[in-house]
Amino acid sequence: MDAKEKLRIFKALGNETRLFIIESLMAGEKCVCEIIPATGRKQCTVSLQLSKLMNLGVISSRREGKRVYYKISNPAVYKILNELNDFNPYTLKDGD
Amino acid sequence: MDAKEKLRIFKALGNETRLFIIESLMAGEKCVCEIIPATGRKQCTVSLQLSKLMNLGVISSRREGKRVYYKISNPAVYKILNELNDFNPYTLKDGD
DNA sequence: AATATATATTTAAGAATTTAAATATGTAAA
DNA sequence: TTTACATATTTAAATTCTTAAATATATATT
Repeated sequence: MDAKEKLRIFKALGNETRLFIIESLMAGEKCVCEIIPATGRKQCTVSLQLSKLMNLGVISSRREGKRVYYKISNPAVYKILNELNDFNPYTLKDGD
Repeated sequence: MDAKEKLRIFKALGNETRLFIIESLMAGEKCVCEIIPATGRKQCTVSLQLSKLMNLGVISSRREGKRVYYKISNPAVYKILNELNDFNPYTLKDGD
């Protein structure tokens, strides 16, 4: 992966609202109405950050009636967060 | 790892100058005079971003005479970049 | 068609960040 | 102890980012 793409990922995750959004999507696809309370931000704020995450290429969306569902579309993002979630520097496997 | 610490790591890596610095340190400890050309930025800019990376807890330093050497001190940072460097969504091992 | 609900967009104000110039500090060598 | 070299700090200007209010759009229901 080249530096440009890495930078895009780190910028996507380097804001509290966006990180909350992504963390909430780690459990799977969610509609905006579920994402909002996970962030503690206003609807317009969440919507704007969702559009930034779309532009950064880390999530995708699908409409179902009135609801819009988002999910993580970038496997690298998913992998990074999964690893940090159970990261413990004292229990690393060989090679890690 | 908690959200605060993740955010610190992503903020550290979410700037082009800082990402260039960290990438150059992936090969091992380097003095400032070696880091500067790897970034394409002025000395004062690199020095300021190095101090930010110190404050964010992802690098450490040691002086040797006139030179100051920096290295990555955060194993999670090291791990993330290592994985992204050889990340290919089509050749993932089982479980990834 | 009118209304309600869910989400998106525009906008404005404030906050935070980035860069580089100027300058300061620490170390070694002459 | 003066000078040169390596790095750090302060400062200022410009840019970027973030939030939320106001408003708009899309869909479903009545």
